[in-house]
Amino acid sequence: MNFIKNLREYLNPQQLDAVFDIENPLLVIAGAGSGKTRVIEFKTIYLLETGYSPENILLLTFTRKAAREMLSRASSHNSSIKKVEGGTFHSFANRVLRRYGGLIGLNPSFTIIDQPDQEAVIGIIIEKLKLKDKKERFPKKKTIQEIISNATNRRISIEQKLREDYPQFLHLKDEINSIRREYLVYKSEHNLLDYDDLLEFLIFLLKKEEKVKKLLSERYKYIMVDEYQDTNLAQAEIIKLLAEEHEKIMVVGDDAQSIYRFRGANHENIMNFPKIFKNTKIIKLEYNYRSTQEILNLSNKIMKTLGEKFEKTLISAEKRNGDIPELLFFRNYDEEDTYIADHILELWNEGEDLSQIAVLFRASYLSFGLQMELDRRKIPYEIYGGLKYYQLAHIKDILSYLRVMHNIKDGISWNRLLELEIGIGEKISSSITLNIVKMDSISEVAEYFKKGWREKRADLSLKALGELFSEAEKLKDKSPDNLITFFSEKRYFNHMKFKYDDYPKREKDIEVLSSIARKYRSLSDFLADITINEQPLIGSEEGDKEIKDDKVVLSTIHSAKGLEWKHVIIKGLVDGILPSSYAFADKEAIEEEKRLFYVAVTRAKDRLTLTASSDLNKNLINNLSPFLTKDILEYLDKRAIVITTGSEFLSENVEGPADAEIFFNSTKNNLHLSIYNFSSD
DNA sequence: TTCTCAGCAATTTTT
DNA sequence: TTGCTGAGAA
Repeated sequence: MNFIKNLREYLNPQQLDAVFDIENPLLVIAGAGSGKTRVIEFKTIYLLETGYSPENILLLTFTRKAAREMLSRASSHNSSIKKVEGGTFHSFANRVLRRYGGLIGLNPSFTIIDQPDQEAVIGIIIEKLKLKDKKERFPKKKTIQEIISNATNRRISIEQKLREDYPQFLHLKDEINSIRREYLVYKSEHNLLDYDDLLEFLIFLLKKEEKVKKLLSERYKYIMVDEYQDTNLAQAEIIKLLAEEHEKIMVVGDDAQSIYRFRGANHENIMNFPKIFKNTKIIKLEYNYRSTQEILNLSNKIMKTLGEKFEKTLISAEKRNGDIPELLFFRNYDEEDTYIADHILELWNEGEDLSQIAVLFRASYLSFGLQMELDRRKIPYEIYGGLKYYQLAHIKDILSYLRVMHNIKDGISWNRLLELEIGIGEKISSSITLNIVKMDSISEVAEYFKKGWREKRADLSLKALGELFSEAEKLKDKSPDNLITFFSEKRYFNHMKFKYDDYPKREKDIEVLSSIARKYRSLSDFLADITINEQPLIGSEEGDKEIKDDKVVLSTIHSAKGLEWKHVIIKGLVDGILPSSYAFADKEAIEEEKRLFYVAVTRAKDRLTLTASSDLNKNLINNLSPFLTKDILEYLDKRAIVITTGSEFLSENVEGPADAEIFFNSTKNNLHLSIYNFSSD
């Protein structure tokens, strides 16, 4: 209780309001760095002090990382916070559906399929429906998957989606609709759920089974949602269904940080919240506890250019001052990366922890060059975002064995592991899979395999698989890591040796997978977790000590959301990268890119560096990002514009507000420099 | 029917 | 750098 009394010293009046009001539905508009994590943290403690038990509190966040960080931070004050129910919408839906899905006819051993799996299913369907006409270009399976998923997420028709983003395929709307229907059938026949299904089935369950809805809203007496601006319509509906009974709910969000539109996030959810919950109280948090005033000035300048609705201005709560953010422009990517590595070493020499430094970028491939540079200099780093560990081909291969053990109707995984075998390709594999789907047990499948195949090469492979699965049957109830060891040693390592030159490296990845699997007792939990919860590509799961190691963070801007570092470097501030050229055609998409820039800038606590380069190596000339408007450029410190010619090093220092019009307009030593026209913006 | 290889293209963000 | 397609060999 003492702790609660002292809260007034920790929090400002708006934050206190958000913590202590547990009667009204709350919409907290929290500017970047305004201490919303603290609010959620202290509110949880307050709820516990006023008689809620941890099981009665549900905390939904957007990413697993955010949930974990929040719970671990808060649990240093109060250990029962660890028992608070929390996670992403998808993992919550997974838990509920495993338990109650039977009521709506769902087999609880369903398998969750990720995007590449979804694409594979769609590939099978395109093949089956014979839609590919040689004369005409048919959209790629990846494109079809995107169209279907996006239409589902935004609750719009295929036709509307095509009209917006793929007008060239509009005449195929009937074909795509029939693919969508077939896709639904395939998933239900094979007991598969994709990410969107998790949410849609949960909604269906809550709507159809009144008693489940009642049960859940009695169980979760207080609900908190973080990053509300990134929820889509389905997620907003889930919130409504869970909380409409008691209206004990707080959602926290910042419309300026909405960056998941491509996935169906609807920033209007924030605007609509007060309409769903009539007594909503809106609280704005505008005091920033993270950044220096100089960084906030830049953030506010960017925010001014956003077409957002909730007006706010960030004010540094602690009146901290620091350096004005700097902008550096380089001749090519290599020089940009070299400088960044130099800069990191410089900070390190000044005594800074590497873990306090982050490099942020728009797309993960932009970090490849930098990774090489850091490797060369032996600077340890860690990567957030980008390719996920479980999406590596060999990881997916080995997981497919486990997946069929868990869900015998998982045709995607049967296809995958069958096609690894010599002599079995697409055709044979799909006709085998067609038969397996009708079977009920692994031993039945094993017997079927042992009967063999009419062609010799396929016959040998299939019989061996029959033996393999007969044996595997006996391991069914052992923990998942036993199965990984079994399948890799008995069969998969041979395929891998044959298929990949970098066999030893991949073998290590599988060892890591096995050590992750050791923490799980049930196969079902393990497989669900690995699909729903992100796993980093690099950096092993050796527990906390590994994570605390001093490493620079390389992160996509998306994955940096909600995190903060003392020193932040944003690279690639070039037209076509930020904003991405994919966004050019669409005004809304450009807005989102701008918000992305805003998110990136507001990650920095003390020092912010922006870099860009004109790629003269490939004779491409990049223009500076149009987000660096004249107003912003005049504010930035452009003190070191580095220009090199061969081995010769020329440094052109532009002090103070530069004359933007002629900023880089010169031809020196035959080095062609870009001309930037700022007035066009 | 499967496998292999050459040629060519494209290359975001996440659950 | 990988990923896909089409052609031709096994």
